[in-house]
Amino acid sequence: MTPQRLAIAREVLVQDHPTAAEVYEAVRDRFPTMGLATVYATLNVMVERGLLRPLAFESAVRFDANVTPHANLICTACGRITDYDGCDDVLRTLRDRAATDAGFELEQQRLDLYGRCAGCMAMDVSASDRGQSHSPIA
Amino acid sequence: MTPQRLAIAREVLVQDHPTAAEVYEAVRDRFPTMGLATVYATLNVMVERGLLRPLAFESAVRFDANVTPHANLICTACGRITDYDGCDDVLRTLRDRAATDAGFELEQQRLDLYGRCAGCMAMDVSASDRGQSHSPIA
DNA sequence: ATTGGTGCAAAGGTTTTGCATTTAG
DNA sequence: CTAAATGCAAAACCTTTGCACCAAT
Repeated sequence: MTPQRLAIAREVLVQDHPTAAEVYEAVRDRFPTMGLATVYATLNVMVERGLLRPLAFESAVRFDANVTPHANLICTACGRITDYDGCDDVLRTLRDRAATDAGFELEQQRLDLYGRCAGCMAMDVSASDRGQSHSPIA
Repeated sequence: MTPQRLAIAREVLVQDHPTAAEVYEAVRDRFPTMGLATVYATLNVMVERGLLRPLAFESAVRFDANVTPHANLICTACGRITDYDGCDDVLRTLRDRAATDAGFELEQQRLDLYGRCAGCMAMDVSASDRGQSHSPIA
């Protein structure tokens, strides 16, 4: 455990669901000598140890500090990714059903819900000319 | 609509959930002069027109010819991806719940179920030394 | 001393871009 | 004829690898 690793871990927790490059940019301020390769190495170690979950999107891989089963609410307008935990029972249902219907033994799942978050929907009604920030999500 | 495009479309339907490179390898036999760039261009056009859905995994982007809401059963042993349609009601539940709980207007969803398919589970009990094909999935 | 982390540069792989040529409608 | 598709090469990106150096036990 080094200061660099701590800084990287901190950024993953502080930032929403950052990419490696976003973590790199953030820690660069405090550790100007650190290279991108170190960030990748550290993130990969954390993934192997089960502390982080990599989420591949079309534009980039993002890292989720929430490794428990949950859904990701992904706003197609602002790009923000929010964890949503109100679907444990649904995920359990899927597990049972996959086993019964397809003989599939479920180990893990990923559930991404794409749409418009409450904030962006509010902006739509108040100002339709509001520039919607380009979504970082594919 | 050109013969090349037809061949590419055919491959996406015939193969499970191929990557661009896999489609390229397959059409190469009948169109030896075709380049990878053409395959990418064609696949992107099909995605824009809503005929195909890109599924980003850590190792590659795969293309799904099933654009209706469904789950993907992804075997962590053999890597096969199977569409699973037995969860329409569950997806509808999620849509309603996301709207109620988080004010989130759901437009689209992606549901990936990772685990072991029936075939690979059968192999486990019969021969534990059976070489499990390396999963093409991250 | 040995293990592991860091930093740098280079390599590998995937996807996109630019442009000239060919083809379809 | 006009617009679009193709093929090729090069570029842009993201991620990994190799290796030397440094730090910690």
